[in-house]
Amino acid sequence: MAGPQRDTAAPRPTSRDVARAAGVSQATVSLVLGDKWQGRVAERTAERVRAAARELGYRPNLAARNLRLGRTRTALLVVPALTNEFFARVHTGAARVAARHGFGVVLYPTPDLTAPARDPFDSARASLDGVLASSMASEALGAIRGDELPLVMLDSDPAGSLGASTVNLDIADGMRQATEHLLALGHRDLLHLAADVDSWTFHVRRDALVAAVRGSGATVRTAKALLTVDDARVAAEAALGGPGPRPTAVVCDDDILAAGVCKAARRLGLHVPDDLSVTGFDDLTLATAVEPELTTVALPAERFGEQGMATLIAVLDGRAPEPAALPAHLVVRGSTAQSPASRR
Amino acid sequence: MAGPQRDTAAPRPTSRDVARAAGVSQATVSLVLGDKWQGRVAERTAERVRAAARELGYRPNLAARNLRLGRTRTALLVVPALTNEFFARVHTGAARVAARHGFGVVLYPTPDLTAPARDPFDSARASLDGVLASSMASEALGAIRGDELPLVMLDSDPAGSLGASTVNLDIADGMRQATEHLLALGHRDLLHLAADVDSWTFHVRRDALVAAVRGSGATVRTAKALLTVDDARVAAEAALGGPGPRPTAVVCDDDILAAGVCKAARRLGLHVPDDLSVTGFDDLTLATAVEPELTTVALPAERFGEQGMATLIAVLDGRAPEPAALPAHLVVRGSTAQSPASRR
DNA sequence: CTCGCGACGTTATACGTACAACTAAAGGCG
DNA sequence: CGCCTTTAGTTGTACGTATAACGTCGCGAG
Repeated sequence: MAGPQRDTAAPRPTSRDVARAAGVSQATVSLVLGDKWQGRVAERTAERVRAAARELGYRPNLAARNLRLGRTRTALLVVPALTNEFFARVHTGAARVAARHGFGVVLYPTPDLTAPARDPFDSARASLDGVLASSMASEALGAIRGDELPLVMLDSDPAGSLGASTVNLDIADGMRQATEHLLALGHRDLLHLAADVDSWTFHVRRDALVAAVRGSGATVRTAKALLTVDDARVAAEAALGGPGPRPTAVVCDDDILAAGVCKAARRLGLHVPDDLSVTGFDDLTLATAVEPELTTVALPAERFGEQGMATLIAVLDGRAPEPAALPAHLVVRGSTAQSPASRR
Repeated sequence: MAGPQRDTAAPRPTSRDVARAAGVSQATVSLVLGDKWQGRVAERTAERVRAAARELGYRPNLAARNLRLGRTRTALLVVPALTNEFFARVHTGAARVAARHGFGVVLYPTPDLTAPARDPFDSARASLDGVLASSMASEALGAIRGDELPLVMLDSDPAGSLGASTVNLDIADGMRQATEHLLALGHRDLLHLAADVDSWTFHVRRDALVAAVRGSGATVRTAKALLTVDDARVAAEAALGGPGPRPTAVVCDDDILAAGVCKAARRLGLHVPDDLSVTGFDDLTLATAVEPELTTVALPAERFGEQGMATLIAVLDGRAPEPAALPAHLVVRGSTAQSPASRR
């Protein structure tokens, strides 16, 4: 019989409601709550306004604020997939820095390939101030034109992304470290297992690998696999079980590939690391979960995201971003050892 | 001397600009582009408007639209951490369904514990229409009061989340399957390794485990570890290396824990699965990357997210959500085998 | 006394959109 | 011809905020 205590939709209080409760005008509320009241509103009044706002549970309407100010303090993060731990970490770092500056982060692409003509710029039904994009998100990049919004690229060819600032990981140096590690262990027949052979980062890795072996007398072959444990295993079985001299070490562009290679080795009756050395990339959770633990090139993924977002915010604030390249470092674990030949 | 071809900030065209270009009023533009022009605007005119919009590269201002409509078609997803593959998958599913209904998804919490008094409701500087929250995000939940926004809970105690709809995974049944699998293999001394012993899901698993062993004569002990491979290894070494009868099987609440247990076993000189059977939960990438591959309870994480978002959208549209419990199923792989005793 | 000025607010307006309410012209019909 | 209906739009307004521009006191100086 008795109606509900609250109406089904209790309308949120507006700044006008707060004003009424505090006995001031809406403008005063805006001044006080916007921290721009120094010398314009008496302390007593300001406190009354704050109390009223607290009392009513007032929260400013972001849509109205965004409309008024013409900016949203929201950035778009473009990555291939969050299920890839590396990019989840990048997101974590980016979101942390964003929050510290009062920015929000939304993600693109929303993983629905069947949706008709998704617009990256209203990814989360929000207007955007800027874009932070990984060069790995190749399909999504087509939809993003740099002249629309301030853009910062993550790990992109500086020459190819004209106008946009870039933040890079020094994956070339990481690859150099991994390669020299293997060369020092006596390996001379290397296999390079890659996932994204079309990407810019592949060529960076590839070039670094080739440069590092130059003069050592070592040979390098390349194989390709999808970025899954299983496909990497299949590819590695094919490459390692084939005719001709078998590589003694496999350099993988991702820990997931390395895990697949380890499984392939086991199937082929090869022992890692005694018969076959394997290196990965990224130092994912995976790397220490498998046996043996993976020697891998650790990348500061979170700092990568942090630096990227910091750069984007700097751009938005009109400050000149200092270019940055984050260092990679090799973590030597149990999946690499002296080559069979050099051990004798 | 010559100015830049474009001003530094070329103001985005508004619906009024489109109207001027098409020789109509702003209202007409709104009607045409809002697909609500049937019978109100002539096809010729509509086409002219669309052409003008295309020409100018018009995009509606989301902030203005949100303000006008009083809703944003944006939902908040509350999860513990995206670096947890399970929740990354939940996000993927949720975002897919959201996109299909023209909704966006923003994430909370932004991982910055140092930020002062973050407001969950302006997580991404956007107003929100609803909240989809995992019960695992315990700290964040404190900030969320169900009476503020429509709320759908993921995997929560139906009794504890009054008012809010819930979508659940049938983890109890998953646990039952795993336990019966181990019992059928002759195991009678089980160890239950858990991460979140304070959570509701822990108790569900625990109760299901206890119920499944009832009458079998089997015993169950419980150990606790952080959700990392390394901490699980340490905890398992302590539990398996201690005095008294050693468990012959370990039931883990997460694949990450299971991987740690496998490593502990190796250190203790135990062979998995011959000396020790191990089961995991979630069927992560990890599960098939380790040796042996993990027997694990696979959860439909993406469908979980999909169903959760579908339910939230149903609530927002005023439709009665059909309650759902998604099935779990055991995937038997190489980490479980006959107990040593029963093999003799 | 009155002018000016700092302190303390207020009034008015614009942001860009969606839609209710209105208008204007053209056709239909007896 | 007068009146209603349909078609094809337009005018006007509100969403909630931030801020520019404008009062209005009280008080000390000239």
